[in-house]
Amino acid sequence: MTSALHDCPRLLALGPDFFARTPRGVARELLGKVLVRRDETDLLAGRIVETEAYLGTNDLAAHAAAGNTARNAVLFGPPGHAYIYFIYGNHYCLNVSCEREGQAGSVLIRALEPISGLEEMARARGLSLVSRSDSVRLTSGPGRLAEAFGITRARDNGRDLTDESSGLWMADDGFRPGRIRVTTRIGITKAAAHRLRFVVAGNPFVSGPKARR
DNA sequence: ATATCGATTATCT
DNA sequence: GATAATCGATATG
Repeated sequence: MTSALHDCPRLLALGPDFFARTPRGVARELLGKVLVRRDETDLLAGRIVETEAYLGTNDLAAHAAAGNTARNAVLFGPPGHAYIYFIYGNHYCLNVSCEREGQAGSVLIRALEPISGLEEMARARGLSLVSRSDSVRLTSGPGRLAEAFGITRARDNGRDLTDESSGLWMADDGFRPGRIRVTTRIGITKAAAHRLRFVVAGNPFVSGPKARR
């Protein structure tokens, strides 16, 4: 008697302390961790291979730069909560809050390597997995991974990611990434010079041009 | 492989 | 009224 679940270590949620530090540190340390979504029908899991740090009110590229508003209030709340924003009239993106209550900061999850629930992710993305390489399109990019995991603002904004009972959390399964590459952030115009993007070097699920992987 | 462009809407100026 | 932490399609080398 065997199942995929039996073969997996228990995916314990990273606790609030993990997120209670600078976005730069959280972004770096999240590489290799696992994003998990569990609901009544599905267990989805993907390894984090690309992140970006967004700082506080003086980071012009960060949504926190607008001050505490209805849209971004989660950024100013306690660490380890989901900040979901809607962008270009089309896509949702997942961030996790960092630091502490009153100090804004977050990490954007930019790409995952899918581990479990690939068929369900493909269905959510409107794709079919005919060849092995098709899996790259499931979760390679912030909008793509949100769609694959069914993440929306209405459903998930403010969700406590440090509580497994929330159904969406991050876990350490013992895996340690290899070489890490640091680059400038992608897709922004303001404060573009800072090197706050972290990727697992050479991982095929990292988004963006080849030179940035 | 890289570049350009259109889609589509919540949010802020 | 302009903009945006993107994606997928199309064009071109």
